[in-house]
Amino acid sequence: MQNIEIALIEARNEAHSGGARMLNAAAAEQLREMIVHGSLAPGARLNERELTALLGVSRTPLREATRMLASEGLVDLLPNRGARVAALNIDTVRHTLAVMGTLEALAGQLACENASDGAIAEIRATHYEMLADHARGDLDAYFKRNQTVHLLIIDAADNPVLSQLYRSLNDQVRRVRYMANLSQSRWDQAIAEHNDIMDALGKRDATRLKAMLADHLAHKLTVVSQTLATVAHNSATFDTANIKSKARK
Amino acid sequence: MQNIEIALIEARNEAHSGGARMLNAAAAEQLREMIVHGSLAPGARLNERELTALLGVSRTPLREATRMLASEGLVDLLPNRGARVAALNIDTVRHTLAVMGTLEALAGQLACENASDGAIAEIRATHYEMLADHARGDLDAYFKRNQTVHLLIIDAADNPVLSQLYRSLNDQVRRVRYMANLSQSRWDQAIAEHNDIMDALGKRDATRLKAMLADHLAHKLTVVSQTLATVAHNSATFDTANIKSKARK
DNA sequence: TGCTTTCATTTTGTATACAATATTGAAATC
DNA sequence: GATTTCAATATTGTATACAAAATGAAAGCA
Repeated sequence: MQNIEIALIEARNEAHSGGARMLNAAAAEQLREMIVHGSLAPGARLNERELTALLGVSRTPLREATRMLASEGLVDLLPNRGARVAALNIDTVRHTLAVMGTLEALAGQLACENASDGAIAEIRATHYEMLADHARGDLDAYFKRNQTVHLLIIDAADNPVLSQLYRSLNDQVRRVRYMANLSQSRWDQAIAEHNDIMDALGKRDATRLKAMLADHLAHKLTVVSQTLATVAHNSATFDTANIKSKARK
Repeated sequence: MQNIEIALIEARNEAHSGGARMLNAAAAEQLREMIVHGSLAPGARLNERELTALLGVSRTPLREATRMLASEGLVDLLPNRGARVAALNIDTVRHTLAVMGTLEALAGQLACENASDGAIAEIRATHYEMLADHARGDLDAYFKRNQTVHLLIIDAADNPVLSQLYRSLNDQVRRVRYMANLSQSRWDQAIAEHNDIMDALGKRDATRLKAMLADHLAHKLTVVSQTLATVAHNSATFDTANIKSKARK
């Protein structure tokens, strides 16, 4: 009896989530997109008046959104000084990737144990599309497809907690635009690794898959580190670069 | 130069965080405590009027707090129907513990590699205090100290991302009051496992430590599962139990 | 010039007002 | 007696108002 009630609630919730969403959620999504995409740079102030004008909502839902992003780690809150886009220093990224590596390894193991053949087939299909992107030299398409493959592996583990956590961490890392730093040789290597990953997953070889995913992420860390080191060198430290627009004279 | 600025900002932030904190943060902390402690049961509505009266803040910071808790997964938001304490079903707990297990394993490995001797000494000291709690049969003190040991191990890994994530997940699991279900034999077994964990950490034997932590958490899952199964049996499903106070007549 | 000090402006934090939706309960209907 | 209808009430979502704090620029001083 009570279960029916819950079912109704969730059905209605679903219905709503498709159509008219709450303003705070919409604002949070837009801000998240801007932060991940880089149009709001690390350290940038989130001026409420500007953002209300930009997003077309009042301060109340906007503030709710920034608070949510703060809990996600994309934003820092300073007392009486509002919200700033969280800094993006190399240590944080290193720590984040370490955790993501562990989560991917767990996902790989669980996927080997639990994933349906259909799920693995879908991963394989996406993997081939990624190979096509690589063959065409389309770095942008490759990057998106690569993300999809990794997320599909995560989701194949069939653990919602894991999926949500991974996505949250992934947003942090996506803020680093390391694509430009991807040399052709590193790109080729990444493709080779993905072939091995796909092979291990196809054979449901958990041990090998975990090892491959760990290696893959370690290499990713290397590239990202180089990017961050370069950026840091170019503009003082990256995290402080945009705190003030110090264009004095 | 810019670094000094940042240092000042953070110093001021620190200063504030000790004294007068923002109302939304204070409200969030109180709500988090109530949810983890169980005084706000899974499925319970968070009535804004009641909570503003209880916490002594207006709706604005209260709502900001609930939005933060929603991002932490402790609260569900239903469009036009406000916030509810997140359900606590056995699958979610199982998924959460699986992720926590992986994170503990990572922490154990990193701790073996990086932790200072002092940090390990502190863990050992707390471990002994926990043994004392066990010897006295003080289950409540044991539980708290046990938490401390695990958090110290996590922190010994020296990865802030890992620490924060683990704490967030831990809050989810702490909502299950499984202590009552802890038989003496299981308690003794847990102590034995902790002795092994401490030994492996002391010897910085990462491989063994990871295995021990994984086992330890798997056993914990068993106990928690039993608790949730019992509760679920007693009162329909736990997550729907308190949605309405259906004391009609 | 270089450094405080002062004070108007801006920005944030909090409370409240208003509109839209959901909930409740009693009368009406079957 | 059970279900439906519908208006009164309560609750939520959003916008705005107000107070406190931070910011920044001009004035004063060494």
